[in-house]
Amino acid sequence: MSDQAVADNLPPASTAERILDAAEDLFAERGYSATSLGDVADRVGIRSPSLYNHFRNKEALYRAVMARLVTDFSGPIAELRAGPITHERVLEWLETIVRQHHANPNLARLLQHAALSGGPGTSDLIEQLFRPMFDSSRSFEDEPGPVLGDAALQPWAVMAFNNLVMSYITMAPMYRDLLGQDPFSECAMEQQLKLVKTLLQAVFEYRGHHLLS
Amino acid sequence: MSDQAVADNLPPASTAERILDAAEDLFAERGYSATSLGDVADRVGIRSPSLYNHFRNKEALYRAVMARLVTDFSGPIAELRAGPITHERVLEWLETIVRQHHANPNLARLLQHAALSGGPGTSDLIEQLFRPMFDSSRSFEDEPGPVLGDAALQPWAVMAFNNLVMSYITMAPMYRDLLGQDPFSECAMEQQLKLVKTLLQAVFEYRGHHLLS
DNA sequence: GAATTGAACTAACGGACGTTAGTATACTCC
DNA sequence: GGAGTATACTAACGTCCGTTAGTTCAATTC
Repeated sequence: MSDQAVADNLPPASTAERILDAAEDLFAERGYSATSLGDVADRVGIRSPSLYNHFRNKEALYRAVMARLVTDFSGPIAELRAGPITHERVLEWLETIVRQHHANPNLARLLQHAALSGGPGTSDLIEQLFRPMFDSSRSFEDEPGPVLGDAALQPWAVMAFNNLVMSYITMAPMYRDLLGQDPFSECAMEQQLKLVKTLLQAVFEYRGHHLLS
Repeated sequence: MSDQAVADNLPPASTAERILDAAEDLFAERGYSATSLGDVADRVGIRSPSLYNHFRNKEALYRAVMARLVTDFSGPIAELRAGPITHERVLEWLETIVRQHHANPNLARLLQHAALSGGPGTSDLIEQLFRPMFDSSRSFEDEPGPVLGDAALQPWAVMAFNNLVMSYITMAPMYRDLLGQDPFSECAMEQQLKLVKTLLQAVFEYRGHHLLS
């Protein structure tokens, strides 16, 4: 039983779960092809051939890691889509995903690796996570015109706010070096949350689109 | 002489330059450790040991790629810092870097790999590219108070707009799948440019910071 | 024209990789 | 208590990797 499990009074994690945990961290840090099964096994405390008692091969392990992350992260957008799209509920959604990515940075990292380098199941991953944000062309119920004064810009804006949240995670070393504080500390996260919410608020209130061509 | 050079009436690229070109593309796509010298050599059309006639080893090649990218991309921020910081000049800087990253997506990709996985010289790369945005605490000369109503938020906002520009590049496959168009086409780039400029404009005009805690 | 240099090549090394085969051990079920 | 299953192990394979050594050939220099 792991120390973590003892401290938290959790049931001991199965070997398969411990493999998934280790593999998630390593795939997220290094990407698919740069992660070796030997390193995964080392982290779990077993030999690499023993991994094959739990997963068919490296690709199956990777897909299992992705599947678990997708289920973990599919809640907030489903919840938003279950009700009316209002400024307030979108702000709540934004806050939720900021906190969620902060609590587990691995999805953002793994997805960024996949977007850069590909790997098994990359397009499925993208579809499952982000299609729900686009496939129905719903717009704000409490807003008269299109956001930012241009309806065509709305999908771009959705992507942009997602990228804003995720790139804070994937660029965390930059924040550490340049801002001189731990980007995963509680107060740094509150700063980031304040920033993205303020930005979204600024977009909601923006009516000066005539100033740009 | 390459076909490209003939068509453009350029002098033939030296072998070292062709190696740098190939290595830049591959390091940007796959990251440092997932890129093999064999693949670089294949792309250039030589055998991998021949690379050692031009670069001491893999790490030296990688550092040379980074150095060339840094010099290519250090112009705009230096130009901005050479004059007064005004809304208009920051908007121009934003437009410049959007176009620059669009013209060569490799810096954003390589930097994202470095931020995720590390690699030789990562902290130097970050320092050289981004320190100029922070080391002098200059603020807007045409703005009375702090942007977004909170001076502490300004470095976060600078990082955020950078990430916005770069994550459009590093997340390009997502844009292709979800928005159904080539993210590097001219018109997609104009859309992205319009979005980030509008966002910055919205920030400049935002005065409703009292609405958030 | 001989000597030097630069840049390509082949061959080979030691190590790490994903994967398979075969084996040993401990728990579960009748 | 014996059979069966689950899960760990060691040993080994073929492949790819970065790198070194040594060779060849063409261009440059004296």
